[in-house]
Amino acid sequence: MRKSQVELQATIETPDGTFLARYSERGLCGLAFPPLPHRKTVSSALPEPAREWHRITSEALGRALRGEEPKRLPPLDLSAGTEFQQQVWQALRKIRCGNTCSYGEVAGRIGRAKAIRAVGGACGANPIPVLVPCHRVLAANKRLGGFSGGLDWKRKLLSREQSWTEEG
DNA sequence: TCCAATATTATGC
DNA sequence: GCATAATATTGGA
Repeated sequence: MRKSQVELQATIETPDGTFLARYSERGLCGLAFPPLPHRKTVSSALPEPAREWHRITSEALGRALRGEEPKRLPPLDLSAGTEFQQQVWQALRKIRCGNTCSYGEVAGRIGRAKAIRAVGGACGANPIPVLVPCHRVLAANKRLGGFSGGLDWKRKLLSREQSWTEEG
């Protein structure tokens, strides 16, 4: 697996806190949940291509946090992951808003029906949560599995999409 | 190359 | 519910 080199980073302010987006030459390559480190980069300091991506990312993130499908997405640079992981992430992007998927189903979609455990690992390695809807992946009995940025986020996001309730 | 870890799942108690 | 075995993939020694 190749090492991803981060070119730029900029913050995105949302009602839920300030996110940190990272951009490579190809596009958005990372997204971090709040809380953030003290230092932050201003979006106006970005070069032209990244600045455009950042604008799109901000809007897309804002919509995603509201439980709506982003109207437009910036180019995503997923080259940081292995081929298997990229397949998983592509499968995740196909999950519509308001829908959920089990780890086993995601595994089946990419032709690795038995790679359930590995799918979980790939989701955990997802560098762009929310925009790549890793939070819409649940365990077999529709229970919450885990989440990189904290299980609380997964619960909150699904709740806003009305895809999941505590009751089940 | 081998070993341990994992955001799972199925089974048995 | 909880413990255990089986499974695929990854990363480090």
